[in-house]
Amino acid sequence: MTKPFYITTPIFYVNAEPHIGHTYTSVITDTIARYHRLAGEDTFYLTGTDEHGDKISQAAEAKGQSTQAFADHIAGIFRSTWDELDFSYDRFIRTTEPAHIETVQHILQKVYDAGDIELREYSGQYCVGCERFLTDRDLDEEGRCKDHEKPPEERKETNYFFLMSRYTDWLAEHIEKNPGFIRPAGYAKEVLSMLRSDNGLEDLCISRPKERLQWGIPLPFDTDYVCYVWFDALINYLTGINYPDDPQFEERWSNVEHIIGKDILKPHGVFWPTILKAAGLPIYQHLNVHGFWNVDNRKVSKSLGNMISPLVMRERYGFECFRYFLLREMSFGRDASFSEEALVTRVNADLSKNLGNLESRCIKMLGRFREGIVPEPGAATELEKDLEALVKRIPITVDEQMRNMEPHRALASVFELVDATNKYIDQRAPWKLAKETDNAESMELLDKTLYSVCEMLRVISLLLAPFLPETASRILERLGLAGALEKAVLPQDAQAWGGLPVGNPTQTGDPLFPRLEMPAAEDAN
RNA sequence: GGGCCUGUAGCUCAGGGGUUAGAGCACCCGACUCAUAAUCGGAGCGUCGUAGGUUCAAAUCCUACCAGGCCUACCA
Repeated sequence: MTKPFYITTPIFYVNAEPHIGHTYTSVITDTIARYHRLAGEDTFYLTGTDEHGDKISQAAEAKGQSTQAFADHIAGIFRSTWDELDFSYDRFIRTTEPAHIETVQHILQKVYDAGDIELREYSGQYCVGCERFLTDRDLDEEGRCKDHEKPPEERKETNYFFLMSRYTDWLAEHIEKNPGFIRPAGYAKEVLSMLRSDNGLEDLCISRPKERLQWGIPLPFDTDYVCYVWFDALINYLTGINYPDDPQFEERWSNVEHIIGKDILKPHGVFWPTILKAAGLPIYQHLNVHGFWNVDNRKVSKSLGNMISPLVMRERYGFECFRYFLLREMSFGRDASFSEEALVTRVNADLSKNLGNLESRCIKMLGRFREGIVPEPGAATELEKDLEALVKRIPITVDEQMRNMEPHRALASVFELVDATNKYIDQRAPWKLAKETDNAESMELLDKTLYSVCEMLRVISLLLAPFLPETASRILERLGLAGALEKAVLPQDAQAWGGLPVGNPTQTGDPLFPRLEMPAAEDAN
């Protein structure tokens, strides 16, 4: 029985179409999932859409559609986009699914029975136009609603509250005792400061009266209310692996990794563990938090119109190029800048000039000098031993980096192999050896060299597969190793020097990464 | 107000108590010509935000300050 591995993206809110942020989250998750599959783990990758809440019903109304039709439409766009991009998710969950509604109600009932949910009356400043209670920040100097310029009315309402504050100390202690529980570490500190802020942790309002909101899941213990936001959204991670009935649920759940953007740190870092605790379930392994992409030095936002569509990027540059840029350019956890110029520069340098050209020169030389047949390597000399040592070491490093959620560093490690191979070729100068056809020693050295570079390509392809799956299989195919990825196990198969069979027929092909053109400078408007 | 993060080469950023501070891009010189005018070698480039402190030793730890960003407030 192989080790289970469960990884999730957040469910994406269906108020916008997929942009660079959603895409980055999914690219990271897909890459990590692919790595664990290649490591022989029983991997399950969950993604989906969050479809409840008044924003959705309002957006639907604005478009003159039924809420369900609107949600179906946007959810469909997400799903088809992810399919187009070949993300390897195992389930696409929607919060409007009956199975999910059932799970949410099950958990709500459980927490309610445990005494951690209670009905409270509170009063506040309610704006009829907004259909919600306002905070001080929503008010202007004269105490009026900023949007409607009308004074709010004092209104009382009863709602259900999750008694989250009970778990403050428990959670703080857990975070302190488990370094890496929330990572990178800066975000764990951030959560600790939320727990210890002056106000402390407040209880969480989890309902809305039905007269104010209908588009939601009814509370099982009081059908005059629907569940509001976080219980609904977070519990998808349980529904996704068929809580509670699936026989594999427990094992999967004990190996879950959540990937999120830093904007939803609080719900995932605070609400979610406390909900799980209250429901009597174990909490997640790791919360992995990534930063934001700044586009043209600005935050991505709908109003600026600077959202980057993954499908447009794919059409313009090829999706693996875009994907590579996202993975390589952002240090996981930190913010990064996106521009098409930077993408073109990075892709040309790393993928065209280094990797692509390496593949091209290796396979073409083999074709030219040895009719494309992988030759006998013979005994290793110092240079080959250096390569072998690198091949022993790098896959382990990559493995550690992937498990520490540092894909950008793992990718840099893989490229150490590419650089070493380019350098090795220059040291050996096989094109010179090839001319010395009557020198047996040179011929032997040429064989050794050609074997070694192709073997390096094999290793590089295996390690690259989670990042650039299509490129990896293309290279392997050209090495006469089609289908190798289905059998490969990382890191050991990448470490095993000599995995490329002697006598294997190879074939040349078009450049993997033709040089990209710089985008035409756009007008400043 | 409270909290967090960032400030390192012209640009984008790694690194994070210990030999002369790193990479890529850009620029310069050289080598090579198998390859996508790719590759390899070499050179230059920095008071590691500022001022103090701890230490045998600080870009790295501590304090204060300056600058930018973020969270605190449901955009990945």
